[in-house]
Amino acid sequence: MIKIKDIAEKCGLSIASVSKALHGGSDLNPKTTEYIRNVAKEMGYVPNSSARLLKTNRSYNIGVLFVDETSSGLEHEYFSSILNAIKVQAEDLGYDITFISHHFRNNYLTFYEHAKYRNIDGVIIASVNFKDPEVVKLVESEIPTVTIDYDFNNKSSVVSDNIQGERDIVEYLYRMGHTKIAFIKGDDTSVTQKRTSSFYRACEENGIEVREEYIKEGRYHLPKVSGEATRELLALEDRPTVIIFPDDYSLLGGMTEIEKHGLKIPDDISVVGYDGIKLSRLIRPIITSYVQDSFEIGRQSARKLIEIIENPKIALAERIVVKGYLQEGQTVKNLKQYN
Amino acid sequence: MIKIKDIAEKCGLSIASVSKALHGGSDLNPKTTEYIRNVAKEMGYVPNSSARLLKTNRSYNIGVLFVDETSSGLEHEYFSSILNAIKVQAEDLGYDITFISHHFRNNYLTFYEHAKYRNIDGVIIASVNFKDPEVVKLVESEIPTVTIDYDFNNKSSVVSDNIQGERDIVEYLYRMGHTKIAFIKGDDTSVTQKRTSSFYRACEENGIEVREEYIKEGRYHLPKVSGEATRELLALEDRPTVIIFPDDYSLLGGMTEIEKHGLKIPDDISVVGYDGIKLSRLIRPIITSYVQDSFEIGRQSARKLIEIIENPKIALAERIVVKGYLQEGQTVKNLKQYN
DNA sequence: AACTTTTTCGAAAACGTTTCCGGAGAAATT
DNA sequence: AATTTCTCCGGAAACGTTTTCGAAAAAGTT
Repeated sequence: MIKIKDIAEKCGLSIASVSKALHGGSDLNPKTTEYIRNVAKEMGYVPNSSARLLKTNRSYNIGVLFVDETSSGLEHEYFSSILNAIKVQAEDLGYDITFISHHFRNNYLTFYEHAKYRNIDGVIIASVNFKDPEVVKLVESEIPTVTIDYDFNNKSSVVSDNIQGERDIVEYLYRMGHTKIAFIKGDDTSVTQKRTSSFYRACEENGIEVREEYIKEGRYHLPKVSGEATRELLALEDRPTVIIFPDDYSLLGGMTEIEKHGLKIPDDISVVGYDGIKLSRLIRPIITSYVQDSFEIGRQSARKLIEIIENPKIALAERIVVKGYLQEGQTVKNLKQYN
Repeated sequence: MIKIKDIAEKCGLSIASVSKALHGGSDLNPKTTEYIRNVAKEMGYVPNSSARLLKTNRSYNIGVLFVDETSSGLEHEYFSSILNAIKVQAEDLGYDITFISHHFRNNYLTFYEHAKYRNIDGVIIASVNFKDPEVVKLVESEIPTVTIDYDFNNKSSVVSDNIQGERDIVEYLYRMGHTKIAFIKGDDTSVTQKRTSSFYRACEENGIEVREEYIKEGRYHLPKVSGEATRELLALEDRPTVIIFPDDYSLLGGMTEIEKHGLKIPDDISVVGYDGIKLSRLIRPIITSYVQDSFEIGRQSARKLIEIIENPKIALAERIVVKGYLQEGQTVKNLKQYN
């Protein structure tokens, strides 16, 4: 690999001058700067990031912490879409992205140590157990962070508007004449807590009675669990007229169960999903779902993180809420038309 | 951040000794080694990868080149699943992964330059235009590479068994009594070429006549395009009894079209997909599809790449074929039962 | 012409490691 | 007891940059 020294020799100039020319060219005769740059390009010079980093402490590399128990977080469309957006936006701003883990060779590294080891400029955290002490330590360290769908005190975050989302769903259902609304929760996370409390509140505001037997504990992305919950709901004396699922994917488990019971969607029972995965529009019936703008979430988190990295003094902790919208499909019956 | 020098001072030893202790401890008294290690741990020492890299030229970082025209490759389940497997396997072997792009700050870098810039140990290439001169240059460089679903001469690759896959589909359909088989191709890539020629060959071997009007040009992951092709097929005088789609996702576009024509799957017409996405089993009808083992593909490519990196002399170029299997669903009618 | 200011460049230190090589002392061999 | 061989440790160079600071040359001022 050719290095600055080689260019310097070829140009008959010093290493210092070459280095300067390759940056702003400050303190150099414009002609010399141009000359050096031409020679450098001609020789196919590529800087060495490690050497540069060693001096500057800026890696132009941002970390992404994307883990869950099953190591399959990336396979969820919501997260892979976020990751893709992060990648696009970060690259656009001149940053590379590296995954943070706790492996390094044989050793175990904490997330913080790993970020330090790789001289990461900042990290985006998503799909992770935010109670994990290691995650907390990372967030509270001097390394800039942006969390997705979770807020830490005085730190920046990008969150999908779960409050509004759940409210939109409830209000939509109410407009469609539903009052017997079942709600299957996701894993016990802050997202779920927000959706749940928003659900209760929206019901209350619209004068909808919330029956405890209509509320089920569930899991994200597990069709079986949703199926199970659905079965229980269908077995009730007084069935709900609609079931809200934690996400589109797990909704399909519920759909299967409903079908097994010989019921038709939406004629016999309505269902609503969450996420708005691409497939939700392609299958029949088209799933009525609250679409999260995962691309925007990823984009904003990368943008915000880089803003913090580049303006550590000025940039203030911000909570960015990304709105979604309700996608009407064919899985919710309009009860009012038949009254 | 604490560094080797700090440890050396605390221990009253030299920098050289500390460095040695932190590695094998060769040439050091075992007791000294242990002492140093304890102090290092106690002080919370984390090595600096750049400094180390500068000396050793080994980054323990592998690049992943994952691009397509639309910058959405990551959102395809097949690729995000591969990426996930790469991540899991690489981390397990002590490597980090970084995406390769051609951005660096304001400059444009070729893929090769970018890999060099980041001192990447090797790169896995997937979902990319393999004819791109930049990709070719990267593969032919001294940097170890493994390509996915594409073969370069004398280079290692991991490929899904498209030949066998398409053959399995055809033979399955033949066993089910189908001889009027339509085939919608994907984008013009080597994968498509393999599947196409395998399709022709399998038909020939089974004495199935291939009608040219049953062969359509299509695209991967574009339900609309598949829908269009499907419409044309349905308009034919003598309709096929089954349509093979380029992938499960685009198959849904065909399904919609079939439904629009008032036809039932599989009673009126059968369909077969490719990929075996998770959703294929969750929706009704369950899609009959050839399942690609994307996790294994990712795992093998990371494993092989690291093998090459760590044994440059010994490791030989290898072509690893990962088998899939046909997942029977509910979208193919058994014509023989009704004869 | 003598001075001051400005422009333009280079020497050298520093970033945190790894590793070669040599040296001092201990142990082993004669 | 003298010599050789080991064991254990440290000095210092090197990896490729960036950046400070000073010096030389050029330009400007009296």
